[in-house]
Amino acid sequence: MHGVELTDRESTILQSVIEGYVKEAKPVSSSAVVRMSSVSLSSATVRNVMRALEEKGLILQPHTSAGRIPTDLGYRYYVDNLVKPAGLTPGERKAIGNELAKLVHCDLATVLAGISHMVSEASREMAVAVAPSGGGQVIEQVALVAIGAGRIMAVVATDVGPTRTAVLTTDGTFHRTEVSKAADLLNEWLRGVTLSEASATILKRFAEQDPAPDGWLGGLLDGVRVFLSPGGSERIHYEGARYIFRHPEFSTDASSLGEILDSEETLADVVRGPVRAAEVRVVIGAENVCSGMNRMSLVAGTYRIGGVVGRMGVIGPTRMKYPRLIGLVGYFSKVLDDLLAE
Amino acid sequence: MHGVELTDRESTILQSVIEGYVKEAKPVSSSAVVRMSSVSLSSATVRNVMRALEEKGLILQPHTSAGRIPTDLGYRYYVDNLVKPAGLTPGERKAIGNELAKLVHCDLATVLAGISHMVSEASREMAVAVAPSGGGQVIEQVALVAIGAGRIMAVVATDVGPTRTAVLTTDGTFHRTEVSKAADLLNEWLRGVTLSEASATILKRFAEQDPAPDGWLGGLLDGVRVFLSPGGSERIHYEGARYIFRHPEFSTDASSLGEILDSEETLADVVRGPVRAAEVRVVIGAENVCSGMNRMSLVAGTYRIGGVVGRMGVIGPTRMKYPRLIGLVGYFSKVLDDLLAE
DNA sequence: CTTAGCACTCTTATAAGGAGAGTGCTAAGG
DNA sequence: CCTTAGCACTCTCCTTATAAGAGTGCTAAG
Repeated sequence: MHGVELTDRESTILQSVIEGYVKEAKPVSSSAVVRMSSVSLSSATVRNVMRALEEKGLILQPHTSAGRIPTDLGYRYYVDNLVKPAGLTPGERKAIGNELAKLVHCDLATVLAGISHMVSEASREMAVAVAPSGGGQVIEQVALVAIGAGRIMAVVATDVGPTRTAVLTTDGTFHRTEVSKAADLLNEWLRGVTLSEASATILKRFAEQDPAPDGWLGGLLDGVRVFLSPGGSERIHYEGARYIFRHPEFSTDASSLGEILDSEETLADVVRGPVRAAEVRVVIGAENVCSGMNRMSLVAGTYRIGGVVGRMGVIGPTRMKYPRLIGLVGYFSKVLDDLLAE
Repeated sequence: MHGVELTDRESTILQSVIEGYVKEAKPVSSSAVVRMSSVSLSSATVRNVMRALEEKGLILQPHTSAGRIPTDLGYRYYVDNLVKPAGLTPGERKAIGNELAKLVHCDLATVLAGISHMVSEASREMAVAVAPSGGGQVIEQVALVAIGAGRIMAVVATDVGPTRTAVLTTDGTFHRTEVSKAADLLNEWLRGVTLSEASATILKRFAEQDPAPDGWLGGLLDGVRVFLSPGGSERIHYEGARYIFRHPEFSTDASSLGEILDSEETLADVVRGPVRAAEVRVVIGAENVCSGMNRMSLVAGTYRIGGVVGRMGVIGPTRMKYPRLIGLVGYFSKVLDDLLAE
């Protein structure tokens, strides 16, 4: 990733080109750079510098005799070396703090929806919130709650992340003590087991039982097993797809967007990527694993709220307002950590 | 809605125009009608009939000297009078039955995801599944489950539809009997109350208590109250957005799609509309309340699975395969009802 | 190293012309 | 009276030509 070294002047002009392009969505000419940047140079000199930047692969011309636009590499240098995350206004901070505090007691779906809503509103871009991937979570407790008429609710709590619940419908009737006994059995079997192993564990333990549980209990155990089997719905939520269509680069051809919105797994993977807590990660254009996103960028961070540790991110064109978005995602991360620490 | 009366010949030709347009996405000429429909008429005669259909507002010309395309009214007549829902192949039926049976024991999010996935796959269109709107549901049971380290999970089961869960973090420690006492209290207060009244009920009962609960219990009750306050996340899931982009009418300008995908409330309202159980409803183009959908159609039905009664629908361009989609949605409704009856 | 000047290139907008598709109309035939 | 063949007319779409404009690359002078 390293190896690109720029002089101060080159940096300044690269920054002007990028910020001009982000603002206007049109190739930036040498004279436009002179106009907007405070350097007192002639356009001819700027052209020479631009030529150097082009040779280093940071900007390019869409065609001969057009201005320059940034390449992915150009954005990368910009993000790594030139961007200063923008601070939020006091009003924004207050609004965000108030809204987030409300989410602390909500269930997972509401948290995901709330975070993606807030981030999207603040960024005017599409925002995504993802819960931690389920497989590795360790089961802490299984609870069965009779809710009348042959229906039992199963609740599985893990060390971190979302709890999973399901309503199981069983044949016949059962006594309260039977339910509590079944719960004890399941807890004995599953405590400390990861979610991804849970289904297999039940099968194995079930086979070891002598006599094999049957009838009501057998049905119940099997219901729990199915409900815990891998491949449950992805825990992800996004909002602000409308903003993507407002960008001129996607107003004409947005077909790649369909793939992204649809494949929740891909989307989750993209956002999940290797983000360390308290770090904001930026993935630019073709750096994305997902080919459908090779003209988009992602600004991602972590959030922690109400026992859930997950990822959130902003997705938009590579031509996005990096300082603002990096500042924003960072601020959300920080506030949520502070909330948790209280 | 009524008032349009067509002769047999007019019906046949309207059908040809619509089916030709659905297939080719291009205006249908009189000679094309002659070619595809089995009527043995000259193109000139067909032209005369088309003229009559145009005067009745069922078809129109995009411009002089072009073929005809159906209007919303034309599709309406077609759907009401000419469409025979297409049956599914035995292979499809079997696949759908197997898949659906797996969903019975899953939690709500998985059910919604599963149904929208299956409908989308089968229809090759965008599919939406919505859970019943939450406000009117009656609370049946509240359960509190201690999951260690000051964390308590609250679970609210309702007469129908999704259960809501949240993890509440409380200060200090508590004894198991205290938790069970708090649960008894909440059950006494809330059983039979609707979700939308729950929050207010807690506040009222709380004020009546003497002495007022405080400390640990007070915090817990307030946590439950916040978690039950209205405005939780919408319970909706869709899949297949990619299919919309494949339709030529949306490949260029898909901006209205952004609005639809984003506003989950609108989307839910659209799909929820007045559908009676076991009835498939079709909403065509500008018949949609939502202005962003005035060039799209919806085929909606109900589903019942694992205690959840909700709506599902297919969304695509008005130029959609109505016979196939109506047959498909109807079949899903029927199979799910049968599954429930078992 | 910087800069003014200028030729060159490429895009974009506008106009014009021709080909093709499909209709509406008219008049003849069953 | 309904149907149909024939034909002129209209509108879109594609291609080509031309002009204007923007912006660069290069060269030579400061």
